[in-house]
Parts: sequence; C-alpha cells; structure tokens
Amino acid sequence: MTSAVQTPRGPVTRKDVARYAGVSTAVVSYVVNGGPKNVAPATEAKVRDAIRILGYRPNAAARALKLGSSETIGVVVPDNTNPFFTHLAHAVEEAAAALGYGMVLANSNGSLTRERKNIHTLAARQVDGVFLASCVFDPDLTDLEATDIPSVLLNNLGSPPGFSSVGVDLEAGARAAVEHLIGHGHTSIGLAIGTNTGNQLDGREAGWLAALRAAGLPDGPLIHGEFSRPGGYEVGKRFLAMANRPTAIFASSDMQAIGILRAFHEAGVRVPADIALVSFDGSLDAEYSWPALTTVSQPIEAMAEAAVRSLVGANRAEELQHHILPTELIIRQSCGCP
Amino acid sequence: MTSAVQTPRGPVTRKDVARYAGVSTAVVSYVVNGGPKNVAPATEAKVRDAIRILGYRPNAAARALKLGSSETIGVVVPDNTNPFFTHLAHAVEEAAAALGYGMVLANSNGSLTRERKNIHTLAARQVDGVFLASCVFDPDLTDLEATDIPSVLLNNLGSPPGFSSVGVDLEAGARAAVEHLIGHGHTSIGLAIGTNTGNQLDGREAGWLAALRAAGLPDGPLIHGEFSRPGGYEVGKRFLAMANRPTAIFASSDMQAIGILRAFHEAGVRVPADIALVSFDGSLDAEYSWPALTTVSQPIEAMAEAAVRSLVGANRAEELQHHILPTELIIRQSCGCP
DNA sequence: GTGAAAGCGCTAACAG
DNA sequence: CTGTTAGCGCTTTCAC
Repeated sequence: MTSAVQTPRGPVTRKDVARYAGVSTAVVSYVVNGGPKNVAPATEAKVRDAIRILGYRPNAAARALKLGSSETIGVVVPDNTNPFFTHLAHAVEEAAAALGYGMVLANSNGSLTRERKNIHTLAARQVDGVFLASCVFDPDLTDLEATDIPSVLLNNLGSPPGFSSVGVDLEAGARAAVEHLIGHGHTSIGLAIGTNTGNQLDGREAGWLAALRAAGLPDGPLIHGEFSRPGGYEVGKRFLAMANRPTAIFASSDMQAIGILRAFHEAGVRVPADIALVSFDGSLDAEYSWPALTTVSQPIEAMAEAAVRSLVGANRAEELQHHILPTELIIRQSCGCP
Repeated sequence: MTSAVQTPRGPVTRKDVARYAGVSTAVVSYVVNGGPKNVAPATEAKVRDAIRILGYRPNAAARALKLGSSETIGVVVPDNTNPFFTHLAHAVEEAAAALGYGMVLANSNGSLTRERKNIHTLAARQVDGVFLASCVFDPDLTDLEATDIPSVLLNNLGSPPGFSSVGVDLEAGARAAVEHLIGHGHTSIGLAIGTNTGNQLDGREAGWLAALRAAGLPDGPLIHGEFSRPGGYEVGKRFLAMANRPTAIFASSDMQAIGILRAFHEAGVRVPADIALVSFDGSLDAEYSWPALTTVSQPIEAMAEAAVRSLVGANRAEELQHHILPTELIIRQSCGCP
C-alpha cells in the first residue's frame, strides 16, 4: 500500500512542509517571509496549517547563510555586571527587536584580549553590526575595521575616523553637576574618576575642571579608581585619609559613588552633612542608595535607539553618524538638597 | 598576461584560502578544525599563512547549517536587569565559553508571551540547549518540549518530568536565615516574598514557616511584592503601616530588601536597631547597601557550571539531572550582628 | 596526505 | 500564482 503523508522524524524542514501542503518549497518561503511573491489565500492557508501541524520552525542558520546576514547585532561591553552596561544592553535589545533584529551580547570582562576575541566571534557569527563599548578610551580599532562590519562606538570613545558613534555630552553633564555643588556653597570639590583613560582627557574631568575654574575655584583633589563599587570604596577611603578633605565630591559613576558611600558610612562621615556627593550615570542603584544620589542621568534608551538606527534604521545614512546626547541632572539628597 | 593571485573582494571564503594556498578546500577545513584528517606540516603552514594574509574568518552560519549545531546555548531570563540574573547569565557565559560554547541571552521582561517567543527564537537559531529561568513558577513547558532541544530549568521550578534542573535549596536557606534571626531573640518575624507563585509553595516561604514553627513561634506577617527594588519599597511601606509591626523581616530577595531599606530609611526606622533584616540572593548589591545586608548567598557560579555540564559537559549523562545546591548564610550587619 | 563532490535548509531569480 | 533550481560556506565521506 502507498504510505500516507506522515510526520517526518527529526527536525522539520521547509521541504516537509511543502510536501505536506502539496506545494513547492518556494511557496512555503513566500508564505513564511511574506514575499517576495504573492500567494493565493487558499494556498497560504494550507501552508500555514502544515507549518502549525508539523511544528515547523525556519532554520536561522540556513537563512543567515543564504542571506549573508543573521539579522542580529552584536554588542561588546567591558563588563555586563555593571548596571550601566546591563541597562544599555537591555535597551539595545529592545531597540533592535523593534526593528526585527536580535542581539547578542559579548562581555569582555575588562580584558582587551577578550574584547578582540569577542569582536572576532561576533564577526564570525555574521552579525550585521557591532556596537563597541570598549574597555579603554583608546581602543585599537584596526581589528574591528578589518571585519568590514558596520560598527558604532558606544562608550564615548571620541570619533575615530571610519566609525559612527553615540555618546553623551560628558563634559556638559559634569559641569552641571559641579555647578550644582558650587551652588550649594562648596569651594573645595574633589573628583573620583576612572583609571582607564587614554591620552585624551575624560570629558567628566574636563567638565569638573571647567566648572571649578569658571567659578574662580581652585582645582580640587582628584583620585583615580575603578568604575565599580569596590573601586569607589577605595577612593572613598583615600578621600577620608586626606588632610584637606574636600567638602564635596563629584564621582564619575554611580558605582563609584556607592562605594564611596560605604566608606563614608563606615567612617561615620555623613552625606551630605559632612561631605556632599554627586555622581554620574543615573542608574536605578542611585535611587535606592542611602542617601539617594543626585546624579547626572544618561539617556540610555535614546542612546540605544540612536545606535540601532544608525546601523539598521529607516533613516540610516550611508555616511557615518555621530550622536552626542544631552544628560540630565537628577536632584536627590546626596548633594545637600532637602 | 595571466592575473596574479589576488585578494578577493567581499568576504573571504574558504575557497579563497584554498586557492591562495594552492590546496583544496577540504585541507583548509582540516587545518581550521584540527581534523578529522591530518595535514602535512608544510601544507598546514601554507594554509595558516593564507588565512592570516587574507584575513579569513570561518562563517559560523554555514558551519551551523552543516553541523546542525551552532555550538551555542540559549538562556532565557525574566529580567536581565535584576542583578541576580545578570550575574547568572554572566556565569553561564563563562562556563559555556570554557567548553567552547557561546551563549545568547534572551530577556522576557516578565512577560510569558515574550518568554515563549524567546524560546522559539532560540530554537530557530539552532541553539544546542536552552536554560530557562521562567517568569513564573509553573511555566507551560509544552512549547519548550516541542522544540526537542535539551533544556535545563534554572529558577527552582521544581522538577517537571522531562527536564533537567538546577536550583538551590530554598527552604534550607530560608530556614537558616530565619533561625539566625531567632537566635538574635526575635519572636515576630515577617516575610517579604514574590507574587509569582504557582500552586506550589515557594521554598523560601516554606523554610520561613518551618523555622518559626520549629521554634514554637507564631507565623509572622507575610507581604507579597515584586522581586525588585520598587517592589520591596512598597512592601517596606506596608510593613511600616502595620499595627503589630514585626521586629525582624526575612526578605526573599536582595532587591526587595534594598527597597525595604529605603522605605525604612525614609521613615527614620533604623536597621537593625528597630527592625532586623535578612535577605536572599547574595548579590554584590547586598554588600554595598547601608547597613550591609546579611543574606543567604546562592552559589551562582556552581549553578551555571552544573547547568552547562548537564547539557554539554564531559560527564553529561543521557538521563536527566537534578542539582539542588546548598546556600550559605553571609553575616553582615542588617541582622543585628556587630 | 590530499582532493572532488554531495548536501545541510533556505531564498529568489527565472521559467512557466 | 506556482514550481524548478542554483548556490550561500562549510564538513566529511570516499576515492586517489
């Protein structure tokens, strides 16, 4: 007897669907992809039934191979454990999904070697674009360039030739923060900043200096530390140990500020009564610390959208794009405001 | 004149390498993959040179198509913004990388619909395994089952038939936390717990009850809230509004505890002097709150390794595996210890 | 030790 | 509106 059409064993392919629906494989493609050809409604219904009944799922690897695109964008971050990057990655995922793209995150763990390896891995995976938030301010971009994959520099890495970039106006943000502190009457304002600077000045340091000088104030003390809670904790202890301790501190990341807060709490130094504190990032953590941190908020969603758009959006230009987004000072209690 | 061998335009394929090195494409494969055949050292050197000079990178999509495996595992989490899941994802990435596997993270944003969509997307991407940390305690697993992809349930979802699982001994952990509070002399101990329970009791609730009853204490008040800082903040305010406020609280996640801490700070209620607090998770956040949180730490790295191993490790069994890992009580200040 | 060739599942150009 | 088919880049069997 002739064998009836039966559910195939193993993974269901487009061929199985075609056979089951009594059409050609091309038609199945047209239905699945909504084009490039039209399909008669009755035929489409048959195909959809077959797909449902057979439990067919298109093989993304085959599609990526054929198309030369995985409809995916890769994101390289220095440390996805840092809430700022977590939040950023999350925002990119949303923005990419809205355009039908997937995202794959690669974490460099603060290592440049890992960063390069990540770039290669993503390139091998046929991502259609990569967003690089480098571990350092002066990354070696020759590798990235060699991949020929459209890229966007994410972490305020300046604007090296050949790359689009999305960043925040670090200097203006820092200036606003320091000016706010000056408005509270502080005349000695320290800076806690990262260690990973290249040969260009961190915009936050520039903004801090600019605000101080514009007000005729002396440059305050500056302490370098990692952009992390433990890094901030060390910085906090060093501020405490200073002979001429400043009366206010601008911390260049929320994580550092939270570490500083711990050091101060342990020492019985009150914030803002004994030392005022303003930080940078605007993460949720800053809202739930004690005292809640006055902080310069980065428009993470907007950054993610700008980045995704400049790669795959409708208004993606052929030329490179450079977005510098504004920050917003969020007033809470750590600065001395009631 | 005959044209010299030249760098091809567009992406470099294995064919280009073969031509450049004067060998067949098969040999290039042998070199790249270290097998399955041996290659003469001199030939290998030629191939490696060609690869380097041409900047060849294997196309992962083609490989995945041919092999039927992307050497990737997919991880579905409810909310990658929650530090616990961030940390977990990070640990999985490390553990997978150690075995030559990549990881792709998919975030469900607390939505079951997204969760199902994520599972499908991952399946389409030919992941070799999926780890599911569901939004709910009683996820509908038929979808996952239908994909025929080996899976590990990650978020203490019990042990539904057909799935491996990795979890933590919630009940024992909670019991240890509550017993510690009892050791401090507390007799009225409240519980802050999540809202997303299915029809089975959350192990943390069970452990809290068990410890209380074993000590002959009355069941304390229980308040449900989201596993997030804002959720905890609401819970904290409700505890404050209670007529017979407990003298200690066990919070079932660090995020909730941090929200509770904020509510208490704002109300001028001191921790631990007025109310003691112990939480669950052992995240970095708990170490940097004020006061630092005594918390039940989950062995996240061990969980990730167990999960990865049960999918792709050397000792991966054909049978399903169920790992229940122990927790550790980390004593800090919020419980009343000096 | 090396090479030729089939075929993984899919898309789309081309033919009907 | 539907079908046939070449080929994306890779792995691997089989022949030499």
